[in-house]
Amino acid sequence: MEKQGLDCCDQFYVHEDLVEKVNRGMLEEEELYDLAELFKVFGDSTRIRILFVLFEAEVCVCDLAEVLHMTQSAVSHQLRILKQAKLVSARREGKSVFYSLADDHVRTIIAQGREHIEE
Amino acid sequence: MEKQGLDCCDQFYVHEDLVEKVNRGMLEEEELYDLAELFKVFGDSTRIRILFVLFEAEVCVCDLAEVLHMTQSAVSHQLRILKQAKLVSARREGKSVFYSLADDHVRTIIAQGREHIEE
DNA sequence: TAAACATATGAACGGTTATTCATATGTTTA
DNA sequence: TAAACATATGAATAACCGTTCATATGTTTA
Repeated sequence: MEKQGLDCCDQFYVHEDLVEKVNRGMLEEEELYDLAELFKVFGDSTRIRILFVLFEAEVCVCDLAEVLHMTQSAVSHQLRILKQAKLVSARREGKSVFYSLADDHVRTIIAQGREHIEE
Repeated sequence: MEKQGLDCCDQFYVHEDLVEKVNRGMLEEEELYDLAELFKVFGDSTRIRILFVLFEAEVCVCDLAEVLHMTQSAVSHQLRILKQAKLVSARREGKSVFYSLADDHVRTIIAQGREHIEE
């Protein structure tokens, strides 16, 4: 059997099959990047805590700061990141700005994550 | 109406309700940390690309390196992180080590992420 | 309009992380 | 057993990120 495709580790598998399959299934560079960016947002315990508060209610910034024992500035910076990722949305009411979950993917993704680590 | 609970932004909501709800729903510090750690692993496009290859087949390290145009060392470092997070598992066969997806949470989590960004 | 309040933001600092390079470990084969 | 091959790993470097501090923006009220 002639070795084909990849020039490494003397396997007799037809590597070209793999290359083709991978190229077919692989995301575009941009979507790959966006996907990583999205998960980065979940990759910080402060932001996850914020999301857990928003699981319960629509909450204004200063209440978030109080409940989580964080400074208003730190919360605001993190909310900006969550908002850019479209995980939360904001609504102004007078002086306050109320934040809430943007959609249910947040719940699903976090639920799946919990399932994984609780094995 | 007497203001209760949190001492900020003159809302008349009963903040104690929120505090109680949050404390009830909030994860333990350790689980919160583990969850963030898990998502951090997804938060890198190199690791996502590795996972996408493993969606197609069980693959050895040097083939991963070839397919993804990365050095063997870089791939190996990332595989260690994926393995620590129990997202992939390894099987030695002679000189080669073959990696595969550890379970289906990987697929689900990435699928949910894709759904979110494709809105 | 001025003061007070709630939120947003830019800059800076310290800590984290992905890659590279050199090298070590583990396995097969001559 | 020595050489060749496949993989793993420690150290170093550069880039990135979360918090803090100071301050700006936006809104209400006196």
